[in-house]
Amino acid sequence: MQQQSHGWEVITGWLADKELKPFRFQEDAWKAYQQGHSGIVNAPTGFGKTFSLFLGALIAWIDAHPKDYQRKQKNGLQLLWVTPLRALAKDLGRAMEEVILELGISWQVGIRSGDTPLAARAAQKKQMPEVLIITPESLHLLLAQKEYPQVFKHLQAVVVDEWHELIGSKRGVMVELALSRLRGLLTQEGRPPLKTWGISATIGNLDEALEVLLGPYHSNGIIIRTNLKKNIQLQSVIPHEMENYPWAGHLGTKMLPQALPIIEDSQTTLIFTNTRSQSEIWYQSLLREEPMLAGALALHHGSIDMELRIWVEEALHNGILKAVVCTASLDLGVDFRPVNSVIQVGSPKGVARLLQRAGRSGHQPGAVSKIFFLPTHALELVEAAALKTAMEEEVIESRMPVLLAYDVLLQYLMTLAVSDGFHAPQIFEEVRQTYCYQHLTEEEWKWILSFLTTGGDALAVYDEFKKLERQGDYYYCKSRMLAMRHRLHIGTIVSDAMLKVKFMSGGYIGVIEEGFISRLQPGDSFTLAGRNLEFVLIKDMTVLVRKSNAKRTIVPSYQGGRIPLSANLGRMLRRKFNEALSRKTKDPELLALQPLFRLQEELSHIPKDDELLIEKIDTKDGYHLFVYPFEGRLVHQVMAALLAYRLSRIQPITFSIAMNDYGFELLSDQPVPLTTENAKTLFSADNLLTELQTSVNATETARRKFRDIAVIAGLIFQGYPGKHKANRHLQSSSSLLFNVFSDYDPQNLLLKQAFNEAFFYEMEEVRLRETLERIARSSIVITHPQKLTPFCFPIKVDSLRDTMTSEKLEDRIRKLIAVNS
DNA sequence: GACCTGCTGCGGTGTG
Repeated sequence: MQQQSHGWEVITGWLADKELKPFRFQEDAWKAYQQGHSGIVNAPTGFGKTFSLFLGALIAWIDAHPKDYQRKQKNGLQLLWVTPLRALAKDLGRAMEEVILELGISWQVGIRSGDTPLAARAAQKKQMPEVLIITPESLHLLLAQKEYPQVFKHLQAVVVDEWHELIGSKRGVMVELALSRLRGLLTQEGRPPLKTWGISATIGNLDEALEVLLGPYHSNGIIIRTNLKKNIQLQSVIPHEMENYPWAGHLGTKMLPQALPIIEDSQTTLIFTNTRSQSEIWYQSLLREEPMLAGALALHHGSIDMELRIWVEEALHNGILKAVVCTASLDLGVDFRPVNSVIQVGSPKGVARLLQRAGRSGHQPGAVSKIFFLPTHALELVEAAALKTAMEEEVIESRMPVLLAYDVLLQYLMTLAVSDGFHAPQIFEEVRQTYCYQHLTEEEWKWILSFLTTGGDALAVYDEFKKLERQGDYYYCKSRMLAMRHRLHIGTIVSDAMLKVKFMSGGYIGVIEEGFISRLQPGDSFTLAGRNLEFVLIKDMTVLVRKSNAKRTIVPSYQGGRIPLSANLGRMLRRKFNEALSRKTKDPELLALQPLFRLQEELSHIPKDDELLIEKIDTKDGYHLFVYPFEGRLVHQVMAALLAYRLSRIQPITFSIAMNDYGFELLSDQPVPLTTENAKTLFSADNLLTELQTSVNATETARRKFRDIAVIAGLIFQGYPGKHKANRHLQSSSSLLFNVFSDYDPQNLLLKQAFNEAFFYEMEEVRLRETLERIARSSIVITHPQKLTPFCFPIKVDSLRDTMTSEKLEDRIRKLIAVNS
């Protein structure tokens, strides 16, 4: 047995006094920290991952200062605690302060983020606390300060909280870059290596998450997991009248009466919905159905004013609310102890998201997390059965790290340039130590430096794009105006322009999209934050409203992201259909769906997981072709376009396209030339990339992606805070840049990135290829139902339509030939 | 005949 250290004794003694018995994995984490390792701690929520690492830091501190660890003195910044949410910082800070106070350790905790008061930030400038809780953005703001290395002179460790949340995004890249600089600083100054720890929920690629955190060349990284399992129960709420349950739809308000008993039986319930408008509708409908809930029911989503949201969070904490209807805005965060049940309305689209939400209830070790699943249409019950099995088998999604994000790199270099300037060879080395930029070539690096100094081939004539000056290997930003503008723009979250909504009498309610309000006339009523509001006028980019007594109001919809069904869930879903008609199935969801399955089998077929079902149906609308890969709407959208293109090469034919997460439809006014003989060829993965480029309008998708890239890279100034430029301006200037680069600087890396992102994120190219390969191994079943089937109905209902005509295609092909010859 | 779509997250005009 290894001799325990002094710090170890102090901490275990303190815990024993409080009658707290640490988990084995917590002790493992302390030990690993103390021994100078870096790594990731992985355990279910509510098991004290955070606590264990913080205690590890304290043990290390006591060990280093055994005699005077309690002496009041200023020690400088020792520990950086990175969190993705400002809201987490406050709670965490409070908890840490408590421990420090009780142990009498000479440490102070500070918070650094946009919502810390100016005075606190000014004080930090003079004297940093020993522990600083910070967001990735604020960390980069620290790097943008003059003489920033001073700040980190005593830094020993960085802990990244909720690393699974950051890893798949450009915010994660910001963390990678900041870590590379901090490691570089410590090495330059000959100090012991930086300890880096991540705290993560379970994801499919935890090993990769470790590599991203520590860089691909790390050697001392370890993953500390617990074998303790969280007990999670998923219970589907089966519609009382299955026969009348809709085949399509997404709101699920039909199930509302069956949600009420759950709410009544629990102390506090969180009701998760998929969209903001859906949460508004549920809130209103619940109050209508059960007026007794007035005052005990609240609403929480991303477009509701921060102050109102904070009020709801506090009220939840204090246990005065019976239920809260919310979106993903309450996925993470504050430890809502009083929550004892969770209702998920509609598909969560992925296993990880379901686990995350279930974990909001029973948030202590040993407690059971219970989540009720409320289907919004019949087939969603199959998803519920699939989710249950996926949870049992722990099939959890991976979060793919972002690679070669040139925009974030440009921003980072500008950050370093406006502080002390940077030594290019040194920074190049550091940057290449990160996972994101490990394959950055010297050529690309040169392009990036020259882009920052000259504006590149296309923008060389405009002075405002000559941002940096070069002296030997050093690069600086001398312009104070550019430096100030840059500090205002640090970060990778690019939001759409939203208008604030405010009562005439004062008081903010939330935000709303420009496009929505432009369709309203003064006097019209709409709903926001659960209130009925009458639109009065727009003044200074603010929508002024008064209370409305109107019976009918419009619920605004927002142009949000569209999360596709995850690959894991899709796979599980296909598997579930194997059991659909089997007498052996025990899943209550599948049993309830028997009548629907029988109808589907009678009219058409239920595909097994090694089959691809295609339905050909003729109606007065035309000739329909329905295909069911169950791979999420993004893959379906591209597959539909690809198939339409390939069919149109057999004979000129025009299609309209519709899709959902289960499948897609091609509709034409002439018979579709797809047969048992040519089906496999039509779904082949051969020539995928070339045919994708002709069938899908990749340029348009890339153009949309380019907008965010241009903002992050600092090419578009979004205006000063408070005086937001209208979205139109943003859109047009980014579109202009896109054109200019396409015409005069086709080698532009940002342009290349836009296309990469379009293929990777908007078309899920990798998943598409895998799907086509799977289809090649499957048998294709073509049926000819006499009328619409339960499977195709939801797609038919989907209003989103793309049209593509072979005429247009011919034009494109002609152009292509002209360019080539 | 069956249908009201589309999440979250951060930063903040300044050094004598």
